[in-house]
Amino acid sequence: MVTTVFGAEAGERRIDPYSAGCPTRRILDRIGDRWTVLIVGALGADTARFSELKRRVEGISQKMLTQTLRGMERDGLVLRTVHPEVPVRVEYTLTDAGLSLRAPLKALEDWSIEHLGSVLDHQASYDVRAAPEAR
Amino acid sequence: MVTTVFGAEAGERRIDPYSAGCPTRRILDRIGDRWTVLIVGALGADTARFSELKRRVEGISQKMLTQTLRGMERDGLVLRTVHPEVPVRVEYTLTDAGLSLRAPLKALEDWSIEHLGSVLDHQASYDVRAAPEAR
DNA sequence: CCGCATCCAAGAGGATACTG
DNA sequence: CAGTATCCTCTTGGATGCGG
Repeated sequence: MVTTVFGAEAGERRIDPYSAGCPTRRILDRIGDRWTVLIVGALGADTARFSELKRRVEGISQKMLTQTLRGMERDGLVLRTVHPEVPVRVEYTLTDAGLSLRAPLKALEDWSIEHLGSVLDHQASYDVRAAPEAR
Repeated sequence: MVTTVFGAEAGERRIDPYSAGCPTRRILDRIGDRWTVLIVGALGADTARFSELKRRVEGISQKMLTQTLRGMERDGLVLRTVHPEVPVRVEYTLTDAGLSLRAPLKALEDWSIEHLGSVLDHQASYDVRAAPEAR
């Protein structure tokens, strides 16, 4: 059984993120972490080696880059090619599945760009209202 | 300056998730956590009180529900209405901004449903290849 | 160059008990 | 009913050092 969260009228349904059959859980496991999203964005349609990716995704540690790329490879989102030279050269490319993720992620980014201002405004006024009496 | 991650040709650009101006960071801060996504889905177009939401979003603790709702209220995604009766009744509704999030999130869910099978297959074969010699 | 292993600090998040 | 406060555990993720 597949649990949809956003299909039709969502309100009436119970949502179990721990249900293995719930694809939403899968989305969140993979898309939920910032690095996967950023790597998809950083890779785009081209091929890049490890060190190049590390440079593009600013602030990522090598541990997280390795770990995230492994997860994406496991999920079939990214293709890893090892060129057995000395020193080793390893290249990463998005698979078709990985590429197809770009559209929905872009939709989220568009939403974000469109609403960023409004969100910041709300935050500011909320913080004023909830202020623990500035003194 | 606004940093786009998925606009046009992403590959060549450096991505700094820590840059305050990068909306992708904002998406991830809010959409990144599973609970926000699930609450948006659970609420949909209707109004629900706290306990009803807790029932719908299976597995969420009351602490996380409160905390996530507060964050969403602060961001202007959800409207919180307190009815000063005894006992108190508190109702939550998605704002227009919150409602508008449903479309991009649904796009992600659709992607997830479409690719779930392929992802599971990849995981299985990857795990076999990488198996530390079953013994 | 790529990446694994180890250690360690910080935060997320559950369980529980109490309040208006 | 709808939280707040406290405690405590488990995970996340950075830093560092080693190895093919």
